Amino acid sequence: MTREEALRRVVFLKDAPEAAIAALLQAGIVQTLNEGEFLFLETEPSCGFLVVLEGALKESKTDMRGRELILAIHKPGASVAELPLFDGGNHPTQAVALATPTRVFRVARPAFEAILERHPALAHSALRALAIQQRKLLEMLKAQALHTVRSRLAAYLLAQDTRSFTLPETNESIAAQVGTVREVISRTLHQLADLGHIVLAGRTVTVLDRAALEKIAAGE
Amino acid sequence: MTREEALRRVVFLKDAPEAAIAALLQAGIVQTLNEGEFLFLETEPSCGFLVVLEGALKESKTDMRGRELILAIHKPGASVAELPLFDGGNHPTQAVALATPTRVFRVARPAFEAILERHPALAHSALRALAIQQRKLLEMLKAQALHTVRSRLAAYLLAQDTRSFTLPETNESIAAQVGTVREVISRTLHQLADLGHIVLAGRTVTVLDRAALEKIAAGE
DNA sequence: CTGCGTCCGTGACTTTTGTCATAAACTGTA
DNA sequence: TACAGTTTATGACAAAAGTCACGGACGCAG
Repeated sequence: MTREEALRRVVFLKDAPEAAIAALLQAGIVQTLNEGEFLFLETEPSCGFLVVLEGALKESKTDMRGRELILAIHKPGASVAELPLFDGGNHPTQAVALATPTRVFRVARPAFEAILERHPALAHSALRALAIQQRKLLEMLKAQALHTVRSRLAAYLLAQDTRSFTLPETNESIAAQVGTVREVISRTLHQLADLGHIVLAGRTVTVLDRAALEKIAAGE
Repeated sequence: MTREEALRRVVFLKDAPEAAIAALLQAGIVQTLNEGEFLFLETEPSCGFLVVLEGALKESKTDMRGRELILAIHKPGASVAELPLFDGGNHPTQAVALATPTRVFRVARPAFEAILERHPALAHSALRALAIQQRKLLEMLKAQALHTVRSRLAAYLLAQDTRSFTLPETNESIAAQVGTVREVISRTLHQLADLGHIVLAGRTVTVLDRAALEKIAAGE
């Protein structure tokens, strides 16, 4: 994906003026990471405006005892870590490359601020983008606080929105997104199969009873 | 609290131009609620820019089985429900008055949008405010996913930040903020007392070992 | 003082999650 | 094909959280 294509896909640049996009393209550089390399760590200061061009970035928070909570997996065309960019604070999460190579476009914060200043429309769409992102967080929070693992896993499966698919990640990674541990994912998956809602063939899942899954995902 | 005082306290109006504040004051009305009355419900469309003037508002999400998750309790000077205001979507939460009377200042969304348009600096500080709010959500999410009830309750106690205080809410309400149920709050409170970290005398809590609580709050 | 509604504390369970240990399956590569 | 490294599956537990039921404390209006 070229830098320009990627920028045009970013949510809050959708209806941005040409001049703003051009300015960003001007002001940024491309950085390449290998799988396992960190783009930034928690508590570091903002490393600017970031857009994934190729590969993938895992954004997560880690517990003292080593358990991880994955907040998002960013694919090409996604912008990452807007928070420290906008409020000037430190990174609340860490980000690591999931593929080799992972290429990222970056505009240093001062330069980004200047461009934001010059194009008020940008702030407007950034607001909308942040708000949308915050809705996702609210949903995750509700699910964590009020729903069971089974419910959250059902939601995860539904999010793949094909009737039949191969699990795209390891149980370990699914667990970190759903907020539990490896073993529980394994068991809950088999449990859903026993209930007759899905068929499990190796790593292939076929949804038999979408309605039932939806009911479970909504809180049983 | 007068309307003007309240507006000046709102986070993202801190360094707003006089003209913008004046325009908002012009455009808004005051609404009065009694305890238990809803200001808005989940899935309703935005009811505009809202600032609490007097009393308090509880913002929460509710589960199908009736369990509640309290996201915030807004006191005078707080603005409420910025999300639907900025992205045009529906309310992701519901809000109910906790006191009689609860007075709220409100500017309808179209009028607010127009003012936002005319004062680009507003969008800028709104961005900062949203970002800060999002950090809180991230912390809550991490605590829900990775910490125990004991840990979250410890954090709740520490947030009162006096050594000795009377629990300001019922166990029911604390439970809804911490993400559990009444009984567990009662037990965990007594458990913390048994461990010698706090003293419980009726509804009065005295923190004996702040360091220990902090360790627990950080994830044991 | 009495009665009523709300809240708190607790015992006795049940269910859900998490932990540990071990075995089997799978993958890429020499 | 054989091997090392990952990833799954699962039994056996342990711990954490949630449910139910009931008694009692507290505050307040009559």
